[in-house]
Amino acid sequence: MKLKESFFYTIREDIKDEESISGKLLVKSGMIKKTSNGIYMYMPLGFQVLEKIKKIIQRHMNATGASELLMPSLLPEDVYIASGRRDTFGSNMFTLKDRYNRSYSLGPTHEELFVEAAKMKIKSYKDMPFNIYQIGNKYRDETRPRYGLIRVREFFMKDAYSFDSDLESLDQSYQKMFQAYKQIFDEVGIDYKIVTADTGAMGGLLSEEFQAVTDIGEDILVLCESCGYASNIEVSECVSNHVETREALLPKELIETKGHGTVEELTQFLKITSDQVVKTLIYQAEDQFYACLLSGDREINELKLSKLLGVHEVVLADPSDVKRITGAEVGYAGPIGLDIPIIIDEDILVKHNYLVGANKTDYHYINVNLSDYHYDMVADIKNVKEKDPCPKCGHELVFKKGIEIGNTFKLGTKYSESLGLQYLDAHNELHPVVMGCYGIGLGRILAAAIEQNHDENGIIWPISIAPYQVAIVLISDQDEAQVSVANTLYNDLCSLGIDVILDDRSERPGVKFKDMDLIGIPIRITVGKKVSDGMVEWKLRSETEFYDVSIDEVVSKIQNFI
RNA sequence: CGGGAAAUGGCUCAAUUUGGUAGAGCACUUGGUUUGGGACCAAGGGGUUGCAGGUUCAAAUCCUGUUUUCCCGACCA
Repeated sequence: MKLKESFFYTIREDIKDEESISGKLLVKSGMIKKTSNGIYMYMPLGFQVLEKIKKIIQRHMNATGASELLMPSLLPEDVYIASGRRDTFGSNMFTLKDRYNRSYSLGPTHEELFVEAAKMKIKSYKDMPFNIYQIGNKYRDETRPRYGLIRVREFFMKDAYSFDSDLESLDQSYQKMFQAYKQIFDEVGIDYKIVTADTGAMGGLLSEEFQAVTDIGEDILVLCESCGYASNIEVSECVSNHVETREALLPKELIETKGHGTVEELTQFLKITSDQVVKTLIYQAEDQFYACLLSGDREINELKLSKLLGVHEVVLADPSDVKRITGAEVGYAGPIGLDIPIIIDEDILVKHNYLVGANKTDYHYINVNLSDYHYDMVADIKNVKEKDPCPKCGHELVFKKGIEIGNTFKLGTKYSESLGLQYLDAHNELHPVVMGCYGIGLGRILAAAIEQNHDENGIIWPISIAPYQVAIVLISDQDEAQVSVANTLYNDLCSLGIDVILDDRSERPGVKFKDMDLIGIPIRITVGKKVSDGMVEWKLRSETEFYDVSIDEVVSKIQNFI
């Protein structure tokens, strides 16, 4: 690309509309532009990066034998009703009516359609296994789009689906995808972790996430550096290491705690530690209310709770409901005398003499023990904390934040059963097909790569996904010798299939250097005064040093580097 | 959906408190001087201040409503 006659622009000022580093840099460097909340245009440079990522994914997917196809984005709403997912997605799904008042959705994911496609081929066990995939748009009406390309409402996703006759065969198909995913993320140059996760709206048997490690990640990764245990906090098992030291059980006592409803206020007011407090959270699951007891130094894990109760979601009860159920303002709920089901966290079993709400505004009980109240269930309903013991080996756990850039699922027969995808086995009996599905967010790779690779001057692209591998900076477009050397070099590199930018604009050198730094081109060749000595200058974006290279050698040096 | 902030030439912001002809820097156009890390001088063009009402002799400024964007939270493959 020659800049002088291209659609190329950068922005000098800071970007007001974006907070994340990747969002700011992507907009500043002219790669994307926001159209509306959570929806972006990909400008030529951003599109180029997207294409690079796409090609890497296609190459690795095709190498596994998967076949690429393309699905529509506009789908009749009926397909989601049939699979039972219309309700699962709820208002996260964009819906619209056509001129005959029929309902359509913009596809948030495509399991249903891929099942329909698979029906065209699958009749017998001999028709499997196979894997089909697409790279296309997904639409999700997120409650809160944010962080530039990381959480958006329209995005590019590679989604693949495997079809097998049994679980053993699924294991093999799954492993093939899993290995391909590792190769893809290694090649795009992202620092990532693989964690076990919840199967969520997909349903199924197993979910593993590929998480790019960055500070702005929305997921918490729970890692053990000793045994390699890695899981998303939403499903991380807690192994209690709570040791009770106050042995003698004391009789409970009502105390006044006026205006101190939160754990933090209570610990300051009474000069106690947060693990001496047991908090009582009132949750609503469908139409039933539950009281959940857990140590004051712990967070509840709503996913664990909803799985325990066998419901799709749980929500913290409304303050008015809390008041009706407990007879007290929020902050003073406790288990004593409460007549809704009570769920206690495992830790509570070994705790002695703790503080709970008295179900009376401005009062708590101290020295409460298990014998003081009834409970209905005991379960692990809390999040792990950093330094908790690893559930596998007992070593201290470490937390990191991650952006989910890929996810692999063993779906099992969930969709084939609800949508009637069956095959005949060797004994002429019908069985549901066993499926897997595998997603990669292309825009998130782009954003995560920037979050992990940038400096104060801009983006530092990994060379595998850089929009261009080489930038030739022509210092003076008035100097015939420089122009000639730059053009020759440009043509030579182009004919070798190398992606190269020639900055032939009539700008001052400083402007060109700043721009090439901002857009993050890995190799910079400066064509300036030294062409009269047969030299040009070599500099890598990731390093500060630069040095002269003879014009004759520069092409082979670039080839070797790439 | 709850809480907070904001919306003024293409971009970043000022003027709003205390109502009185809408301003700067960057960008752009023209001319000149420059030319290895976002140049300088001069002369220009470009805004019915998000939208809709209201108060007033007079509204960017005050009031009401509304839309959009950002942040925190809830939500979320």
